[in-house]
Amino acid sequence: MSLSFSQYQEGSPLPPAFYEVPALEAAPRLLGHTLVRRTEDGHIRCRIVETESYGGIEDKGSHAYGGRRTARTEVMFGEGGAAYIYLIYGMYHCLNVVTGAMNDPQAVLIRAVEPLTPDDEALMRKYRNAAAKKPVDLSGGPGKLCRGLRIDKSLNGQSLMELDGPLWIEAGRPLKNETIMQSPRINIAYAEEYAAKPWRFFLRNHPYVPLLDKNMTVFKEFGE
DNA sequence: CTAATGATGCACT
DNA sequence: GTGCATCATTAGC
Repeated sequence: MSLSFSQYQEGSPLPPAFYEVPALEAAPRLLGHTLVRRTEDGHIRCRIVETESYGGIEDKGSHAYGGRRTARTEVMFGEGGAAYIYLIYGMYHCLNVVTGAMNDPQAVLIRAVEPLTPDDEALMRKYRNAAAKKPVDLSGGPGKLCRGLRIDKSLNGQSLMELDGPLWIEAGRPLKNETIMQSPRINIAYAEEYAAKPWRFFLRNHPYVPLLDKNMTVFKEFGE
């Protein structure tokens, strides 16, 4: 692997080089990094703990399958490092990280995050008008985390590499004594032979990750 | 289990 | 342009 999981200085925005790879490489590497949202009430920082790869025009699970280039999918065809945000089921938003080169539509869906501090959690609870009892109810799910971070389509196309922009990703603490698992992606039965590809990645036994899958396998283990 | 809720993409005129 | 099935989900029975 050309890029290690820990070569970035904690707290600095992930640079363009991080995003210049296929989604399948970026998806597991995003785990442990920090998603930061600037709001009028202050910054919210949270750790990325679950992702899914949607890569290339051959992936039948991807919005860009077959090269579908429309108003919605346009940002997927741009350079890596931007946010691709769309509305799903008429009421929820999903946040994706665009990766890869220009004209190669690759994206990583952010499926679950964990607030870093009680203050971060408090702001997320404020934006979710829902009484989340368990951690997974707060931000374990793509729609939930977007609501908690006040992310909607107005941020579509925004760069994720600008420190103190509305939304960015900075390097987190390197993974230690944790294991990355992989399993098939969620709710893409329509993707035929691509539905079973193990392109979902998440931290093992993490309280903010829902939907354990019996088909999950170990992707990578991190020691001391 | 299923309703909610609206943008999207595609077939067809 | 119009019609309409579909959906990378969630909350509440």
